[in-house]
Amino acid sequence: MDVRTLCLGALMGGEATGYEIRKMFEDGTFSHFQIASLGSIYPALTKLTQDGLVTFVEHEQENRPDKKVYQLTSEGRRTFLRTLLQTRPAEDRYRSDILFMLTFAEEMPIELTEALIDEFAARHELMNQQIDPENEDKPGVIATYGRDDDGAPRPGCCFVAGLGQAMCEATLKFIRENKQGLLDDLRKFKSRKD
Amino acid sequence: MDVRTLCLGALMGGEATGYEIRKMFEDGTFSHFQIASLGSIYPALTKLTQDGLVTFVEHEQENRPDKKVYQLTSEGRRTFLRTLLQTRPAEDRYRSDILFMLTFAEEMPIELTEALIDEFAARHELMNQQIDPENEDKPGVIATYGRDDDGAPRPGCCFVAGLGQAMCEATLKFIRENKQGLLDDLRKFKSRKD
DNA sequence: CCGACATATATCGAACTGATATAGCGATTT
DNA sequence: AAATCGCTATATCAGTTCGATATATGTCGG
Repeated sequence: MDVRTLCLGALMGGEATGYEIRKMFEDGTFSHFQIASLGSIYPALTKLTQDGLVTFVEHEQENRPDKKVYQLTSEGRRTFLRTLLQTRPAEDRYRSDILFMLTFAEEMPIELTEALIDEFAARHELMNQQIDPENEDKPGVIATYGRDDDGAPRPGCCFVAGLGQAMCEATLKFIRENKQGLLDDLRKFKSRKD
Repeated sequence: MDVRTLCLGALMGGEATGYEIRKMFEDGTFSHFQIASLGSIYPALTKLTQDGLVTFVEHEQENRPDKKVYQLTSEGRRTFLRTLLQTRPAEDRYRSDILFMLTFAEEMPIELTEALIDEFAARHELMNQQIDPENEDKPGVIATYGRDDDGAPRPGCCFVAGLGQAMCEATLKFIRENKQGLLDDLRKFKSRKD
């Protein structure tokens, strides 16, 4: 699924600027299962405009760079829905430097191992809070999508958010239950080697 | 963490060909939390050879292309361990087309939603089996790393594998408990719109 | 007997990331 | 009071990586 399609999806929730779209992937609705950087979003929006799938209105702002507020055209909407029906989803891919590094726990000082695990836990704690669709401390605009006209979150988004939280909680639970055991094993492992 | 570093890590478990390294990321030890394709592995090995961090021996094979069996040099080993100590691990990133698509469940036929969820579950079921370090139906060479000389899996690998399994199981559990509810909600949602 | 799949290396275009540039405002730090 | 940092906002670009393709051949199932 390329960035162009991701942008169309982001705009399904209403109009947005390139900057706001990035926030949906950085902090917002899609943050825990898709990524897109500004360096790919802006060219994608330009291309989509050329292809007539989105349009934009330029809002001049005082003492600020102009805002380009993008919106789906009806053809853009149709194209996205067609893509949804026709695309075979690619494999999921999870990339974690921390887990890769922890694979080599035997080769590093125990303090580092513990720090890495704590960092991993902290990140998941944060993510768990960010996912929560009820958590409204984030500015309204960001979480626009996923909500109905009456403000109720939509079933699909709830399901995906719930799944994300279940994964976070399972991770945190596993760490609570196994961190100490790993550190003990590592100490044993190291003393055995001497 | 670039592919060069990943290759050094893969070779920490002993000698391997480029093809075997890819399998570690495709099917093997690292498959559920790191990815690297052949198109990046081969150039990385070439570069590492130039830099003196790995060496290779060419094994001629009858009726097969030559095998280049790579091995860490002592400097390669030192470099990798230094990287381990000095690197601030990058953010974890999880990328899932299926979850992205499910976000738009309201916009597609219920059968597709169900098919996507089932596909998601099936992939996690498979992954759960692949992770298991005790699962020995896969050829021995692949799972070389993560095992001690006496064949016992090492604590770091066990921890990471256990974490992966916990995540898989949480995912499967969530789907078991919430799939039907989502499909019901979607039906309600759709009938309300008429 | 043919197609599919596995072993094995190599290359290359297309896509994407991450950093940087520009520019002004507000908040916090020194 | 000055300096630094982070936020909004767009844009570009070098370097990295992916995914597809090429090459060559053996094995296995239908």
